[in-house]
Amino acid sequence: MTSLAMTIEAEPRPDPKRRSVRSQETRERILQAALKAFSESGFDGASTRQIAALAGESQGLVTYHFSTKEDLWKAAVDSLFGPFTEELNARKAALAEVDIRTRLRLLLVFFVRHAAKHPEQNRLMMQEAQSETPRMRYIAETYLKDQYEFACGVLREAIDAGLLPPAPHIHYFYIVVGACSRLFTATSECKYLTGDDAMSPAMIEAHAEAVANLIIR
Amino acid sequence: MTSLAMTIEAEPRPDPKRRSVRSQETRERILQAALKAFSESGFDGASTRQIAALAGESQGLVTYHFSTKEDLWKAAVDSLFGPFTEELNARKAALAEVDIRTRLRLLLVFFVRHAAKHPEQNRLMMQEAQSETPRMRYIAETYLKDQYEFACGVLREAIDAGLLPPAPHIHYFYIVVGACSRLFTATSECKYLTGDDAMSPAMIEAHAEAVANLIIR
DNA sequence: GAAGAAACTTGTCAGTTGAAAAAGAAAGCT
DNA sequence: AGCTTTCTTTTTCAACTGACAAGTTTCTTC
Repeated sequence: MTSLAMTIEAEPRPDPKRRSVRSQETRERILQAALKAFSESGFDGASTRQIAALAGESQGLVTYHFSTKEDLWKAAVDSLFGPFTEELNARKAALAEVDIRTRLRLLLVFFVRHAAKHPEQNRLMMQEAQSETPRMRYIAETYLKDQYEFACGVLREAIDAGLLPPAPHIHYFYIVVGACSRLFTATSECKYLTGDDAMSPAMIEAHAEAVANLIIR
Repeated sequence: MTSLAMTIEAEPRPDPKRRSVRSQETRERILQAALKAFSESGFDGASTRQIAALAGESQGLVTYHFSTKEDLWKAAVDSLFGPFTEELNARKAALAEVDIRTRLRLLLVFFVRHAAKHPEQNRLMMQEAQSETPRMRYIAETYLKDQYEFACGVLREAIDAGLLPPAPHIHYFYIVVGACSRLFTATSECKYLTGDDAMSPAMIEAHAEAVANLIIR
């Protein structure tokens, strides 16, 4: 029954405008800590105590705000994917009239910048994407399906215009996702390998350029 | 003192040829189970009991063959990266005289096929690459540094020959790694999204084609 | 074929896990 | 002012964690 939506907050968080203020801030702090912990250690690897400590709060408070660990995970995912979906929709609208060549380029730059700004999003997805967990299904159903369909539309246009060699969309989808994000999900490795800080603005822009120039010739 | 090599097996596994046979098989079974568990759940998320159960053995046997969890992790990584390094060196030698265009193409196809055959390798790396753990340092120092230098050589040639638009090698490295492997580290997600089996031979070859045709125009 | 070493099982240990319950502190409302 | 609701800390619990220490079985070797 609660398999899909789960948006109905059961008992805690009674009236979103009563009290709030300070409570809302600690809730946000816990959410950020959860995002960091889940993306780094995975769902099983992260502990609610570790998350609470990271947020400077007690473990009991975590189960007060988000009843179960799974609910906390969902709230964290929503806080990340929600704004992204909105931003992407805004981009879509803004670029609707632009020719496919520059539209594709701008979208690629947008994806690279986003992957750098929110590396937790890709890490979170990778943690779940490999096995058939209910969490993977939640992300795919709630957020990914729309994004994939949008990507397919753009890809079809690009291929028709001769910008890309013909190939099934699914391959381009994962090629682009991997090419845009991998650097920023391996920042420590990159630092150790080359000494470069993958998160520096210069590096982010250079990566966006490299990806766009490689894909669009 | 043991920070780097750790190849000296301390007390168990006394004489590699005494007894062996059956023991070697169970050891291998535990190693395979560890690979699966570590790559899926990360180092903290995977438990030695879970690994033992997956291998059909008792938890005590795991600590008998590999004294600590960390030693087990290292043995699992070595069993995966060791053969890969050998295979890569063989490829290097075989392709030394080939022109850069076909050499780059064959290497890309090789990487895609390998990423599909051993998805645990990329998953394992992703689990550690994001934070400064001793495990990340072990992989980077023991295996990745050489591979990165080799890649840089090939990339330099390709850029000089006008095959790729000029850009710092580090970007191409992570673009290629991400493009070749992402699909195979997200097989469940792919299945759920499109219904396709990413691990089918046809899909693997199609992905290799798509990657090669996109990068080499 | 007996002795001994290697492989394997079982039981136990302190420490950690997620969840819940109890009790206290802080704020809103009338 | 008092009273209620929300927020927070502390305590508790069974289940699980990695490591170790006993055991028992299985094989090798003389």
